[in-house]
Amino acid sequence: MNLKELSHILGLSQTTVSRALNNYPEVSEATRKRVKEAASHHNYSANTWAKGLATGRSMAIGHVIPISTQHEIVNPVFADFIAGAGEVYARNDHDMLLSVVADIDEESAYRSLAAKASVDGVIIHGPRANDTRIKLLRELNLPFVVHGRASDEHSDYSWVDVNNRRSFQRATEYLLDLGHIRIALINGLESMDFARRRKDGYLAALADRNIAGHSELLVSDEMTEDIGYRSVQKMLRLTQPPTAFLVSSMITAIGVRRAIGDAGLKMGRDISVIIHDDELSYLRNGGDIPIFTAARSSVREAGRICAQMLLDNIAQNDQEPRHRLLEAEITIGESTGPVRHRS
Amino acid sequence: MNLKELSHILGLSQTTVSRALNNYPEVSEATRKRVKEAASHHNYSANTWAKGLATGRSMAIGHVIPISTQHEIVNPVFADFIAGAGEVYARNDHDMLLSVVADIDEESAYRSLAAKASVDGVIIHGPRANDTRIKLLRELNLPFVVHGRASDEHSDYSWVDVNNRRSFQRATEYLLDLGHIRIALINGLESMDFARRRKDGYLAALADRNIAGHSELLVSDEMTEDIGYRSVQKMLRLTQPPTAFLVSSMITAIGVRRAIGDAGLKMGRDISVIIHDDELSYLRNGGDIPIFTAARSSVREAGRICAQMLLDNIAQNDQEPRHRLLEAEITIGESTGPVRHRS
DNA sequence: GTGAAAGCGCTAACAT
DNA sequence: ATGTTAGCGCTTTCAC
Repeated sequence: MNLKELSHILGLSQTTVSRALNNYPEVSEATRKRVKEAASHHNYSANTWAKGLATGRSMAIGHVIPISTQHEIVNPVFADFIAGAGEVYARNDHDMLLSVVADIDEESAYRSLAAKASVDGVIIHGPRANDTRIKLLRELNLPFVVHGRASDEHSDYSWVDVNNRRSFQRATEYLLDLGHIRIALINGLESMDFARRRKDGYLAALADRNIAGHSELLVSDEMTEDIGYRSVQKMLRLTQPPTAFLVSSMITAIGVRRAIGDAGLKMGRDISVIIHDDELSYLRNGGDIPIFTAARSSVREAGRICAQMLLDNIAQNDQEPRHRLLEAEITIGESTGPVRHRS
Repeated sequence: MNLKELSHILGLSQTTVSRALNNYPEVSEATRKRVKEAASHHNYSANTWAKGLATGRSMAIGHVIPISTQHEIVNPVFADFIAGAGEVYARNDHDMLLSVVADIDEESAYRSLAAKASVDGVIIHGPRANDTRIKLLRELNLPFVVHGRASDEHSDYSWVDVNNRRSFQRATEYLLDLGHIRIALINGLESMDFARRRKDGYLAALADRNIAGHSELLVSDEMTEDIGYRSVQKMLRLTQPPTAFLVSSMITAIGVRRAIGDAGLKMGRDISVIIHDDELSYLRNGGDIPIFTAARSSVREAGRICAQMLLDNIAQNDQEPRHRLLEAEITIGESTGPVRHRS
């Protein structure tokens, strides 16, 4: 079914039918109703390609997912983020175009997206310090919104980010309130913007209570199970071991739990642990998870907001940068509470 | 830069330039070379919409991701699968169109994809028994490949699946070889096809050694941390507790580990655990993970194969169903080995 | 309020 | 081996 056929059935011109379906004001309500009913009855939708060609707009947003050539992993954040963004696109009749590229080819992926005019805008994931993609997209005149921030605070592009600093500050304060003094932070690599901010929050909370940060209680490394395991093992052997752990990643946390268990300690009784579960928010689903406290910020919601911001930018055709800093949602697990400072 | 401009620069007709770029045989090699160089120099790519309209082919594949209206979760399998499929599309100049829809609207999503002619084919995720989508897509005449199988064995559509049965049979055999007799299976809901197959494999391995399956050692439930925790706790209180666990999901496994730790037992010393990590294959990245054995089957590879199969189906324009059963890759962790049957 | 016709950028059938 | 032309299905002027 195409426009020609449909308009023929209705005894109207293609123009009128098109106008009726696209909510042009000049068509009479009676006609519009009749047209819309016929369209849905015959399961008509405008051909994407013809429409894109005629309007010059693609009604599609691109997401470029770089796959590291070294790690064979996909950042699990993407799945949730994409889900949120997808919801918004669906509501606004937009399509989502996903390009999976080796991280080396990322730039050419954007160039090609622009040249083929296949998307109206893109979302940038995982910004790096001095990100070249930002300059490129400006050159290509392709609207974009960044999920996360590149390190420089005062940059003039649109972004959506989670307040990592405050989230870790609050988590640390919570542990301090329980009486803990020796609190360890198992963090990600500080080349990642969010890890730096998390550390800042942690240190700020300690500083507020005049507690010095101890370098032996601070790990900044890849977020793997193995690192989590070794780090905790090493720390528990200190003459003054930590009584609480703040863990930046769910994955690392698996190792942390294992090391604690192997040491014969029990979380929530002998030791406090707070895990930031940003990366694996789907875990929430598992009924009550009594043993830990999670500072979670809903990646999915970030996806929604990012997508909406981009659509707004495109619709209003302004390049006015917008920013949105999301406060992390904090959930305290049952048995983190009772733990007391042990020394 | 469009075709008109480019051909003007080159002093050639649009036709010739188009033919040169699309590798038509009749154009001379000298011309082709000149054209391709000019194209890449001016960063020309054919406009997707015009091309799609003219050819009637979209060069795009759709993935419909249903988001459960009850659980606020995204199946983590998708991320890896999508990554694999995306690689194949990139190699073959195809785009990937992602539609995130509430699971109720799934059918209309397919209808709309077909009506708008926006994709050449689709991948179906997570097939259910008597899946209505299959019938629908045939009606719509939209090529598709299914990731997984609906329960009926002899169905006449293309699919790619992992040999879940054999994978769990082998894992069980491995534990039996270690001397274990009381082996527990923490499985997913048996309404899911893969869970049923996994159970079959487990029971087959036991039957081969004339060991009766004990219902108290078999859990079929949602794959959450909480269920893992409770199930193991309950089983360890049995008069004849299991000496080994076979766990169907990484998420459940988190609870399993916790329960084992809480009971004062140590994995790899007091008890054997094999975890199927299909869902979270990115965990592999964490250096050596010494404590458990993983039967993993590389979802990413499944994505590649699925995508390739679909592209082949489309290219050859045959609806001949193809099938591919992937053998799961089995990795034995260091310290699973030493464990012996304890009773 | 409705219709006729041009044109978006490309490919493909039909020349030559 | 290259060029001419029609047309893919839609939107959008312009005319009524």
